[in-house]
Amino acid sequence: MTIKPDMKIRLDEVAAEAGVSPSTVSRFLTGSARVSEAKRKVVEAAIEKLNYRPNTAARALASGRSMTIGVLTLDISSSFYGEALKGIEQSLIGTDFVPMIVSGELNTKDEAACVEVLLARQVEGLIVFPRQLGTRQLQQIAKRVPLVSIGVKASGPQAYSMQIDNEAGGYMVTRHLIDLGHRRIAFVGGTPGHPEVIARRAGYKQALHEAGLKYDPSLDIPGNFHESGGIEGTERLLAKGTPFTAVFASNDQSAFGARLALHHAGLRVPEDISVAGFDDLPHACFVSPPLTTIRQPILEMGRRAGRAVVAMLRGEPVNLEIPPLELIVRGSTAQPAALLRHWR
Amino acid sequence: MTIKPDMKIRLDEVAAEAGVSPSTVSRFLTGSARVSEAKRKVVEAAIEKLNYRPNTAARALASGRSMTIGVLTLDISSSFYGEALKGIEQSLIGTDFVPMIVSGELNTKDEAACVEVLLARQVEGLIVFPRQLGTRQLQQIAKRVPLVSIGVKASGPQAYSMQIDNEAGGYMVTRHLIDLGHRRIAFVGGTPGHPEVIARRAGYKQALHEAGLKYDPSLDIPGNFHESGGIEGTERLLAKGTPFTAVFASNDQSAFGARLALHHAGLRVPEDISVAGFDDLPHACFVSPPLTTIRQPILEMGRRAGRAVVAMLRGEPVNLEIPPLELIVRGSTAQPAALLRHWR
DNA sequence: CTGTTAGCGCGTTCAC
DNA sequence: GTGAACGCGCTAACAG
Repeated sequence: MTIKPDMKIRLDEVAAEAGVSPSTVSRFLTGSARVSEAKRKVVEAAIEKLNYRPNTAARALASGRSMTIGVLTLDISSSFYGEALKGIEQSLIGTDFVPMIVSGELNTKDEAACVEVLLARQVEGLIVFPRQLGTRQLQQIAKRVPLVSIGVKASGPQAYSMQIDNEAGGYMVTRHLIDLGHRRIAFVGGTPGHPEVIARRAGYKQALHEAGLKYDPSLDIPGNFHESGGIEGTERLLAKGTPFTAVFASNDQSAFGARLALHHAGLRVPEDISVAGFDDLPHACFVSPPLTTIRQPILEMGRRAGRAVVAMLRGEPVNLEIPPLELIVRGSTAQPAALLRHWR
Repeated sequence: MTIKPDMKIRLDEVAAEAGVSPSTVSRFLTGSARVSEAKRKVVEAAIEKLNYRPNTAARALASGRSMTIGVLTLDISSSFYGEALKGIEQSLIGTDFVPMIVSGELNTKDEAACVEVLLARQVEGLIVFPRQLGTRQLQQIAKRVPLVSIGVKASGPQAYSMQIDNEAGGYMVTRHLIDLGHRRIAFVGGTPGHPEVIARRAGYKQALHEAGLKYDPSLDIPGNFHESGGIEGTERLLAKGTPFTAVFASNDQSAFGARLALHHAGLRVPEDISVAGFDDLPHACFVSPPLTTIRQPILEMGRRAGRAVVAMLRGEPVNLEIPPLELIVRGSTAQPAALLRHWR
């Protein structure tokens, strides 16, 4: 008999080959009931011989379980989300779940529509990095399927969220700069009004306040969480002529932009100006000089989010601890040695 | 009557609500046959009212079509693959296809297993970025489902591949450095034996040869396609004391590493040493100084790969042109002004 | 422990 | 143009 390894083999063909009933094969596959050693061997052999692979769609339909977990991100190309996705994938190894990732690219209109795409595909759980979706909508979604939100708050019987302590992070960075001797520290914000920016700024202000330094609005400039915002903001800052010796950018991308603007202005980092970011993107340690920043353990967060969803699905207890933020001091920050040299 | 928008509604419930048969609703949904204007309206209203979403699994089982395209990458967290994935997603907008992304994280063992995961999920097409998979295996897979391979060659009735001209890219970079006046150009390789490295090196040699410069093996050092390789390689190069005024790194990540090692050695880029890369990662233009590199239009490649798979699935003609490589000259390369200053 | 019987929700014949 | 009947490949509930 010729074996056609590339043909789609059905479960009942395996059963026929093994001389058992389809249910036995199914039971073997799902482990839903004990199968005698003898039959097990025959079935295994038949599966091997025919190179059988279960049809996931049929399985999902019959069992009501898709074994897939939906993941919603805004931008799959950012290494920030990439790390998170990696963590999620890692957390799913060994489980039978597979992630189904949908990013804003698929449906620019709105995240709710993306969620619907995922839900239509019968995802059993959801991990979301919301931008538009608010707490209320998340709770609503969580009524249909277990959900973990990263960033925006959500809670309920089937809803959890992970939020880092942005304020503490902002405080840590600013405190670090103050400890180095900086007194004029600029803050390059992210998207104005963004809750994370607000929190990070609050930490910045808090550290200034504690050190007896007063908050100077002229050193607080908006950005957009991208390099371009860091560049423009820093250029504007330099143009104003307001003296400063350090820049705390609200995220790493902004910090890279700030660093580039300083470079173009002929200012050295960290000799002339110190620069610090927030996130610790994978390449933050490889730029020159390596960036001082707050490590947001995004890989680990992805892992925990994945584990949490699986736990909910299994009815196991969920404990979604937030991994702590950490200040990573690298070469981009130093004492303000050439104090205000540029501004004289 | 109370509407429960969050309950799973079935097609036949919609039919009942609309007072038509399930088939009519189905026909409306799939567009497989004409439906009278009157019924269409009623059905639309019922769908709207009940907030009905078709069950993708059931649909896949009945029609034999999953409307999903499998994507296999090695490392979802790299911004290089991220861009490609973004392109793929973009290309699928407006089609009813959704990508299902699986990366090496899911199954470190081997790519073939990942492909099986995808195939078991009934993906209708496949886009792969192979690392282990060879041409022969790809052709084999392509017998089961239309396939586009990015990097490794594959061809056949259902198999296409996109390969950039690595040699031309290597030539362009080297030529650029030579034109600037460089004579001692180091080559920091990627993973030894990797076909892309070999091709890029060939271009490098070709350019040297054309310029009447002889290839110096002591300037050709291995790397690993990561920043670490660039760092170590460059450090070793500096330790050897062999003079050079420029570094051509086989990819951007290696270039960043090289740049960092130079930074640590107190060498300035580009004043002392020029650095060029290959890939044009999204952040290559935001490092300081911005990196001269070869733009690999990875986003566009992702788009074309996606379009090609869809075209195959629709029986439309596929034309998978390779977008051209482009030399992007930025601030990391310059004339060797301070010629060999360091080496005196 | 095993085989038999029913569906899962939908698309798709086939008649009307 | 429309409805009724059947089946996609598998799991689950039922007997034995």
